[in-house]
Order: sequence, then structure tokens, then C-alpha cells
Amino acid sequence: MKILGVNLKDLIPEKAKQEIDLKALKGYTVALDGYNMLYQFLAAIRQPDGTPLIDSKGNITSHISGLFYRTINLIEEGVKPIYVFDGKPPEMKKKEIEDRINRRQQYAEKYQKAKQEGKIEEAKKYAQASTSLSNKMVEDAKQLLTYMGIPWVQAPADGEAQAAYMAKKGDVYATGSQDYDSLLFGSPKLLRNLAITGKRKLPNKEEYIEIKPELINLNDMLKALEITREQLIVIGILLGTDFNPDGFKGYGPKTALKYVKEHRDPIKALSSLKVNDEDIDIMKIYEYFLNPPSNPNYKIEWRDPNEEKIIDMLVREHDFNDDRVKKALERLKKSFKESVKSKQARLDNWF
DNA sequence: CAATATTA
DNA sequence: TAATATTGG
Repeated sequence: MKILGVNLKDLIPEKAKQEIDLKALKGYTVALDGYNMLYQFLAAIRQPDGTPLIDSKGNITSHISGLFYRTINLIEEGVKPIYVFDGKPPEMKKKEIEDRINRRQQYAEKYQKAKQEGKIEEAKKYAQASTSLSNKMVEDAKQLLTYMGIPWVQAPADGEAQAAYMAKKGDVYATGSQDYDSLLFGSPKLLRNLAITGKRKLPNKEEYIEIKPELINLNDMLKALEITREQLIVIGILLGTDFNPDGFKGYGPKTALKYVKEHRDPIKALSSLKVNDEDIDIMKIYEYFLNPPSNPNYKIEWRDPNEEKIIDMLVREHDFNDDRVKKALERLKKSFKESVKSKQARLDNWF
């Protein structure tokens, strides 16, 4: 799965991350990046040749299937998910969004070609790379979550920024996404690998590795690297963000870290950089990560699942199997009572 | 990805 | 019963 935001992967010190069991999150509330989760479902839930799940009317349903079953499994493990959805992207993201659409279009063409030629594995690879979420799909997800009684929050802009805000405030234990942006936004804890579980095939090998949830602690990270969050944002800008996708030539994790340490003051570090593209304002990007738009007036409310509506949507509208859905609903109701609704749910504690 | 069916 | 393959929509 390609990382779309800032790629901090090689910068995270071993000390700041740990593999955890889903069970370790029992009782905790997490703010999940809705767009990121849906994207992963849509990319992953496909037939060997790349065809997604489709209902009799031709609507893609992979995202709904993934969201439905994965959310129930999380709740069954005692995790309390809240989904956060992106709002309007900032103007400076425009170029990256356009580029993404173009890239996906190219992959979509390659997908069709490979499929026609009967190259199954290649077709799937391109199908996944061409994955794009429509507004309709996001609306589907919001509707299903509402019926399921799972809270979701509309972010004014970046969903990861909103999730980070909620985590900083202490309303949620951690943010959940495959991307690292929420760390720049100041989320104290980031959970990765929450949408994907179990075994994953190693590229080009017939080997499978176990994917486990990964918890990254921002404070531990900053401490180990001996930098501040402000300096981390500068590193992000050097490596490349959604607002300056190419980053700065010659800067990888090592040199970027060295650079911010040498300059100490993040503002001075930024102003010493020469930007070739006049459309890119790195000081504005810095400000955006440091203080992004977020909505303080959200409410987190769990409701009893509306079985009728769920069956209506999944079975009648989208041809899901009646027995399967009902069986999953039973699990949802049962675990709802056990964890989500229990009054004495453990207090989220952090240190 | 997750649920179910098939097999060893 | 547990590991592996297939289907789901």
C-alpha cells in the first residue's frame, strides 16, 4: 500500500514504535482516518484479476463490505472506533490532487490492457494502483456508520488533522491511519495496520508475513531524535508533503535530520531553503501542519445499531447475503453491549 | 479484507 | 480440527 502523505517511515526510531496485539487496545477509543481506511478496503477487496465487489446494478461495494466487517471485528476486540472524514482540501493541495487523478487514470488504462491480455496478476496490481474513492463511496460509508451507530466526525479540512486534534485533547487514545501526517499534526499516538490484518503476501515471493498493528509514540520519537515537533515538520517539508510532493533534492531522512539540528530554529531552517517552484510556500505549509483547521464542536455518540436500515442498505440495495449480514449484526449487537456501551469503560490513560 | 467452503 | 482455497457483491 502506497503511502500518500509525508513518508516518515525511515525516520521512526525503533524506540518509538512497537508491534501490539489488537487486544492491547481493548477499551480504547481511536480516531480512524475514514478516507484512508476506505481506500485500503477498495484497493484490497478484489478478485485475483482486480475486479472489485459489485452489486447487480453495477455499484462497487468493496468499500462497504470492508468497512462493515472490519468495524465489527474491531468492536468485537473491544476497540471503539470513531471515523474521521476529510473536508475541503486546502488550495495548496490542488496540484497534488490533480497529479493523483492523472496517475490513477494511467494505471486504469494499464489495468484494462492487462485484463484484456489475460495477465491476471498484473491486472490486479494496476487495479489497485488505479483505485480512487468517489464522493458517493464516502457518502455510502457515512450512511452505513450512522446506521451501525458508530460515531463519525466531519473534518473542516484534513481528516488527519482533525483526528490529531481529538487525540491531543484526549478524546481518543490514538489516531489510526497508514499515513504519517497525523504525527506532523501533533497526534501523540499513531496506530498503523488497523485496516489490514493477518497475513500479507511479500512482493514477488511466495512468502507470507504477519501484519500486526503498530503503535508510534510521537514524544518517544522526538526524544530519540532529539528534535521538537516544529523541527519534525521541517523534516517533513524537506522530504516532501502533499503540498510539496517532490520535497527538496538531496534530502533523505538522514540529511534532513542533520539539517534541522544544525539550524535549531525551524523558521530559520526554512528560510534558508531555496524554493524553485513559485507556487510552493513552505512557510505556509509549516503553519498548516503546526496549526491546521479543526472542528472543536464534534460529539462522540454511540447508538444502538439500526438493524432494519442496515439490512435495507446492504441486502436490498446492494445484494449482500442476508444470512451473512444478520450473523455479523448479531456479533455487533453482542460486542456493543460488552464494550462500547459499558459505563465503566476503561479511562483512556496515557503518559 | 473477511467469511465461508474445501482439503488434508 | 486446522490449514488452505475460494467466494463475497
